[in-house]
Amino acid sequence: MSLPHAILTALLEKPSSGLELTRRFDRSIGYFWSATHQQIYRELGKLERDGLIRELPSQAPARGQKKEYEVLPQGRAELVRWTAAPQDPKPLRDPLLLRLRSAAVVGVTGVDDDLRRHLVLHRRQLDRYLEIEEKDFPPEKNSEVDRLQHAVLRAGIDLETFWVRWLERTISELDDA
Amino acid sequence: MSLPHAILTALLEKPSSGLELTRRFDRSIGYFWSATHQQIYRELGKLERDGLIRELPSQAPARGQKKEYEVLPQGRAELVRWTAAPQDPKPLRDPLLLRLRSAAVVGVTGVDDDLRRHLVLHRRQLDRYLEIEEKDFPPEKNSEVDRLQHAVLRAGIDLETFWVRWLERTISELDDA
DNA sequence: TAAACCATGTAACATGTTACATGATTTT
DNA sequence: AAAATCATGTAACATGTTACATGGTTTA
Repeated sequence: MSLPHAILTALLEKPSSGLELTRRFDRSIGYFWSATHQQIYRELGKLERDGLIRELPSQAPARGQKKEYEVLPQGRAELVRWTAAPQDPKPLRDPLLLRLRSAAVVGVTGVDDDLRRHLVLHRRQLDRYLEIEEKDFPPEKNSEVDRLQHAVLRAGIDLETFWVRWLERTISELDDA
Repeated sequence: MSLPHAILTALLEKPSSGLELTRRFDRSIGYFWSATHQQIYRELGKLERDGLIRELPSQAPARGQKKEYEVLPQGRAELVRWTAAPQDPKPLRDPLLLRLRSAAVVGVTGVDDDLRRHLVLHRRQLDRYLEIEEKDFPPEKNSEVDRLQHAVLRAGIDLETFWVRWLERTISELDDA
């Protein structure tokens, strides 16, 4: 039950159309919650039916025409409720770790190459995050909003750092075989 | 498409019934791939229909009777194929980070308490992993299988360590407000 | 005017979650 | 004999993925 709340958050930050939301889910929001345009359109329909958002009056509603949405008071209330409600951490579920476990049974052929490929990808993502940090969070930006957004970005940075280090170590250990 | 391969791996390690698998998914395997008994029974049915596993002949097949499964050659071949095939890293999708982002919009009330609760849970999980490491991976266990399994456990340890540190820092920054 | 792109969607399916159902075995 | 536990499932629904459909606008 997180996608609707991701959309509500995004729409509160700035009223948008489905495609604009899709683009934002490819960039900033997508760094910790990804979604495709199909998911977004489906969810926008539900949120509108439930009275949490509404179409901004202005455009003629027709296929191929842009439709912008904004959050209604009920939507904001639901987001406040969800944000404050306790939630247990999700158990880890990672295909790469599963593949290593299965490699222990059927052999490592092929996995080792993919570890190296992942290492490249994670290094690239880490660099992207570090650039964003440098650009968007200079020391003087220190309001509560800044600190929260910076904490989220730092989670991304630290997670990518974990992957880079873990992959480096794991690759070098498999090479020693 | 990972659950069937998680089950194949588990069954290769040791032929089991649905409930036994469920228990193993609550412990060792569940540390990086969780699944409920409903998922497992549904998937066992599919794997059997597809000819990747079969019921061990011995028990009468009846409701309430234990059914043990073993992996067929076709199943092993599919697992080998899947293990070697490249797969992109899954994009991050974490509800807690999303909640921090929404807290930046609607206010932090409630989230802070839950951060503290998560910190306790992650510390506990980290301790569990460290105990397992001490017990199951003494320095002399150093075969390829050991090194692979140890690498997986170390990913768990490093990830929990990340959460503990990140939560400590984030909590203390929010308190400084 | 054809191709590329913008924008919104449908359909089918795979996966994951929650609640409930049912028979067999063990314990009190 | 009742209660607890073992063991296997069904049903309904929510969420996520992949492939395709369709109309409008811009650009070569």
